[in-house]
Amino acid sequence: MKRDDIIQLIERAIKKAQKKGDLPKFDPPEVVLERPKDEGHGDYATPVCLSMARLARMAPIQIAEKVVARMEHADYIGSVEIAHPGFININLSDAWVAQQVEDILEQGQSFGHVDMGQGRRAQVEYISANPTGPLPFGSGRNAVLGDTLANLLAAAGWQVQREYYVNDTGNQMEVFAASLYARYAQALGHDEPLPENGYPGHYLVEMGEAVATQFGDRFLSMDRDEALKALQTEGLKRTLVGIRADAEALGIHFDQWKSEQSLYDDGAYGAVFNQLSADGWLTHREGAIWFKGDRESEPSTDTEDKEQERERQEDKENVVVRSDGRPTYLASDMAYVWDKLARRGFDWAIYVWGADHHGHVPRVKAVARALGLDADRVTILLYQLVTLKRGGKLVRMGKRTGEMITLREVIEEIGADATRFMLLTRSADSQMELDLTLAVQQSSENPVYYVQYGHARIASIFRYAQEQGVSLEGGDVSLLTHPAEQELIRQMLRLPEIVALCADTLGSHHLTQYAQRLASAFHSFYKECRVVSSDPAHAELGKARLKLVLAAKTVLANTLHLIGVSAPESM
RNA sequence: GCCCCCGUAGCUCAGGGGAUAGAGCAGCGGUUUCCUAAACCGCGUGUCGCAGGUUCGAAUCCUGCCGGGGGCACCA
Repeated sequence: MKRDDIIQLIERAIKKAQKKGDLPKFDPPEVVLERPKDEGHGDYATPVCLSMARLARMAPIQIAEKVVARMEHADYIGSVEIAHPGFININLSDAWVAQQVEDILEQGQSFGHVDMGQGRRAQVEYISANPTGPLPFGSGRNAVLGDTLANLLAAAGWQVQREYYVNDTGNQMEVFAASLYARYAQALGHDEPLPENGYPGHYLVEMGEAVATQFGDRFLSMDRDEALKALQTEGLKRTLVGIRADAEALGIHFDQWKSEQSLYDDGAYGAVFNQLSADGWLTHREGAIWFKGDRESEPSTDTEDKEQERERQEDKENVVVRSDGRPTYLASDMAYVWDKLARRGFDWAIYVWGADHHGHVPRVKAVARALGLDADRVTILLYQLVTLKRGGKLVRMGKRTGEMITLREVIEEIGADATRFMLLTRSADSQMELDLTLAVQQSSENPVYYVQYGHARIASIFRYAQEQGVSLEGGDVSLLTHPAEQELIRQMLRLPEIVALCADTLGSHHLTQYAQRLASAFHSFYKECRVVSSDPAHAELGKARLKLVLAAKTVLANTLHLIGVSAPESM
């Protein structure tokens, strides 16, 4: 990325100016290089001279003059300007920019990739909704954030594993089995009531019927506990088939479906329990076993930052094993975090959780620390919940209420591409409101189509070019000097920076913002610059422009693929 | 009571401590003798919730308050 080169260029200039005595000696601050909001301020700008003013005891403008005077010449720099009150504004050279078209074409699908991960292994675990029914719409945000983040980290040089954590044990599974039992018995004509707190959803009625059709009254004739166990297994199998299909409807494919129960079966839980017990992190009280997250004997370290300290202090004791001997979800989480970091050795474990689980974040980190693992290797990405409305009226969500909007319903109403894009345009920190009525109405005006349309238009240009017998062979990209051409290339060149920004902040929404800006630059170009023309005088420029739009098509496609939506050849 | 997120244009929301706070939608007006009008071009004074503080510089960081949402189980 040229961005990094420019930062180094400025850093060297500052050091050189100090060495030569233009500037006094002091530890130079970090060079922040930003993309100015105002295009008139260049492609890049740095306020570094402003922050050096006090250290140097000089006016920022004068510092900037000294620094700029010591900057080495580079072919990619067009102009360097000093602006009040002391900014250094840097423009890329038009010739260099034009030349990048060849570079983008050469990089093809890998254009936009950066090497931040350096091959380290990251796991993104997302959705992980309880396997008790179809994915609710609320899981859609989780799905899209997690999947896009996985795409982004892969593009940022991480080796990424995508995982769905299957909560196939615990309370909710028992309720699920009991609910299925009731629906199954009902399907066979028995008067079996749905248990209290049972799942009222219609999908279980259907599942009960399907099970009855396949197995007859087999489960009614066996011992009830045995039947519940068998129905839990059977129901889980069916639910997972549905969830897998729901995820695939959004283009999501997991590398692994990790069973919670397996953590108990394969000894992970036992090992973790023994270690924590031996190290004094567990205590017995009131017949239960508790995890002490705030053990006094653990001194705060100098390296512990405020946030960590607060996390540690706030974390109270939590039950790991109930007085009846059954483990809680925390027991599973302990085994799971160990499984991720220690046993499977991921360098970075990312969990995607709804904000309603934010209280558990300190817990998981505390467990990691108690196990002697670096809690910084755990990142929990929280997203605020989506409020669903229909015609301005609030739609209550949740599996226990009758009215539950499924992710599948929304996808069928507004399409997978629009669903993904829409859920991705807002920052995860922002709670969003979605009116289904409005979303259906507006789906045809969804910005995703604006971006896809750009891709389709380019495909169309190539179809026409072929018809006219025009090719890009021998095109000379140095002819690309028109402002609209330059602007388009400059936008294309930003993709690696956007990927880096997203990977750095885990904020995938920058990607959709960028996609729209990129498409906008293309559409403007398209309006102003003819690509394929019958005018013979236009032939050379036409070849160059064909190269340009092919590069633009590549960048649009790469961006769309990161977002996880299709890049259509026609619309 | 404690904890987390949000409060920016009519609506939905961007805004990585910097220069005149932006986009989409909605609204008004204009653009098509050859590559898709799902497009392009033009039109925007908003107490950046309020009050302090830090800083050369705050929508952005800190503190308090107000408002909205969520969480504080031997549920997950």
